Amino acid sequence: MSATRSRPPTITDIARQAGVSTATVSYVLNDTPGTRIPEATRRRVTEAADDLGYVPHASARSLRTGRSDLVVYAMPAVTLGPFAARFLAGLADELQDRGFTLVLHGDSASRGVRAARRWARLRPAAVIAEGHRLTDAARDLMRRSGTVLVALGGAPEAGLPTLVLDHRGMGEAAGRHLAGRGCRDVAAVIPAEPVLRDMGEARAVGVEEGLRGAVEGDAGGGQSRDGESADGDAIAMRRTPMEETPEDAGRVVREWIRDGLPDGVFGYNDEHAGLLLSALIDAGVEVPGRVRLVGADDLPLCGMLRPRLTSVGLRAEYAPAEAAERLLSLITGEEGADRPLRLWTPELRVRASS
Amino acid sequence: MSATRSRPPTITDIARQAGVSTATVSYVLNDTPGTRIPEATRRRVTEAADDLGYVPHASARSLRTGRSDLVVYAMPAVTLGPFAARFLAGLADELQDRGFTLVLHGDSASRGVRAARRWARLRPAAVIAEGHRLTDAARDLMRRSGTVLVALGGAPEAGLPTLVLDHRGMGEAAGRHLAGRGCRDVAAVIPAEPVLRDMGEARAVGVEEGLRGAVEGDAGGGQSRDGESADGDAIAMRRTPMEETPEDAGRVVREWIRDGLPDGVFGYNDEHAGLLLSALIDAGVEVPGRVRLVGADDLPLCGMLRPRLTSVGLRAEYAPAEAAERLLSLITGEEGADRPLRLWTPELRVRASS
DNA sequence: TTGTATGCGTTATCAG
DNA sequence: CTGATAACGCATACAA
Repeated sequence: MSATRSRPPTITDIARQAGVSTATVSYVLNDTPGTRIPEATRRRVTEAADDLGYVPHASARSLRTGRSDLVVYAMPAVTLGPFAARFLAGLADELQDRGFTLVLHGDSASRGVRAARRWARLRPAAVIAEGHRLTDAARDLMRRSGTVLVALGGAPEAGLPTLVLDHRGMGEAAGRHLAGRGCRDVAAVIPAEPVLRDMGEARAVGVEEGLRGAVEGDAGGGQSRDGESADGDAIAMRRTPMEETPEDAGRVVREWIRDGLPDGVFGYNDEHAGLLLSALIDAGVEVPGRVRLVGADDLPLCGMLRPRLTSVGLRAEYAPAEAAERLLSLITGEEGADRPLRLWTPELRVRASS
Repeated sequence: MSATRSRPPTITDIARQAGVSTATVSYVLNDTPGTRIPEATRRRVTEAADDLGYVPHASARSLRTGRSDLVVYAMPAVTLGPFAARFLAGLADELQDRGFTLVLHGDSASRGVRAARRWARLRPAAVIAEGHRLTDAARDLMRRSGTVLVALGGAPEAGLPTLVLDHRGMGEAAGRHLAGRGCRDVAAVIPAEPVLRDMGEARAVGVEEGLRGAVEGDAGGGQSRDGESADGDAIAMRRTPMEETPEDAGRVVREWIRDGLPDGVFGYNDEHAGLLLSALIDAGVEVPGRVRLVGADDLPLCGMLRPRLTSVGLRAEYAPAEAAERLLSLITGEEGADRPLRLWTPELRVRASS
């Protein structure tokens, strides 16, 4: 190793040491197609690079090429749950393998051009952001800087490839299940936290459709609780707002008891459902005897609770690799931008609570 | 808004449109100290910039200044848990507020110079990485490129500011608690997964010290179970490897029953502890009557289990802001690199399981 | 107060 | 096949 330098070595330093020009160095180091460099020269260059401890300067490269290898993930305002965390970690890994670097952009409050300007400074190869933050002006801005835009949301965004988290489908699976078990009076919990409301509503709508679909598909012949027959009437569903705290779960259960207990509950996610389960048990309500309960996300937590929690999850194991692959084909322009990217398919895991 | 251009506008475009030089544009846009630009000129420039939809080019700037506004977080190989996820999301936000951008670097397998070269390409302002990945050569490389290095680990890394996650301290709090409740035969669970082993061992060592410390501090007078007196002997502690699956939790419990049940268990974290609790209940073992159980991380899950799970957590609420602040003072050179950054203090939350 | 000129590290376009 | 050399967009020392 040569003497410690005050500044990192550049290809100019390598060129000098190897006795060639900077162009040759660039060719060798990048394996530039359409150039045939003799093995001898090639070795001299790589050895000089190793010797000097050369590290390419990403900014210089992207200034020249006009594009960086950065992929911006604009973090949603939602608290990063276990599901999203796993996806993100996986995505970072997969992108790295493909020569890209994931950037976590944190100003979840801003949207539109204001947000887009922040992203555009990096001249990233792609930006992944919630659909509702991508106003027309924002899309224009990103398009002008040549950045691939990917929307994030519960449903495909018109004109953009979308990472679809199928909230409606999750609710539907849960609703169908509850109806199939004979539930006639279902409560869908919706988080009180504003940033989660939309997701909660999407899941609730799904539950409604699942309930209706199950009744229609049944044609009056499904199994039912207490010997009542499913008569084809639409099943009642109420929406119940709830904060993610033990205290509020207690309040919800007390009000249910006062106003009439539902016979089926969709808990929005496993944490809400777990808190409800806790409160129901404390109140002496039998689960699933009196109230059937279904959560969502299928966290490990479900297997630890007593009774175990039935949950509808989205299998995230392979999602990051798929997402990275699709992102790349979008970046390299091999693929149109229209097709939505439905990464996850809802999958019900039935356990003891329902 | 002017016509759509094929390439994003530059300060040269602004200068032309405003009828000034690029230097003036730069002065105005950056509020460069030591320059007095009349309000009239200033307005012409900002208006032109707005009109053209100007977005500064981060790479060009960092090439010129030699420094980028990127902070690299080299992701540990460990699965991103809820705790780390919250910290990361918070850090991204805080850094953004201060003009920096968080980069999630995903090649958790590589270390040493190999990893350092990947980081160095971005010429980041700072790199946060696990201490064991920072070999001397790697540190040298980063230092030469003028990057602030911050270690991540269970204990302060010599010569580097360290984000300390006090695993030993967590174990100690748990051990002290168990000893105080009269436990004499404690099992510390250590995750079987290789990347978690070190953390598990650190927490186990802490448990050992906690047990010993409690006995010594007690001087034979502490409360104890079944009327036995704490006689000052060191309390026995065994290490129990376990995978994070219901099946393996079952195996562990069966072996405990066969070889003699411990009277106290530290479950490594809440998920391991929850699985163990589940298995213990299934096996008909009374908790905490026969076995006292303590988890770690203090997840919401703890309040949902029955019995509720005692847990030792690290309060992470304010950590991101503190970390960002310290990082900044390190970057700007206002502060020496020696002082460790102990962000989290272990804190026991006693619930019904122990 | 403002303009001119230069260089940051790379890649790409040309000649040779 | 390889070597000069001109951009890329920006910041700044220096000149006017």
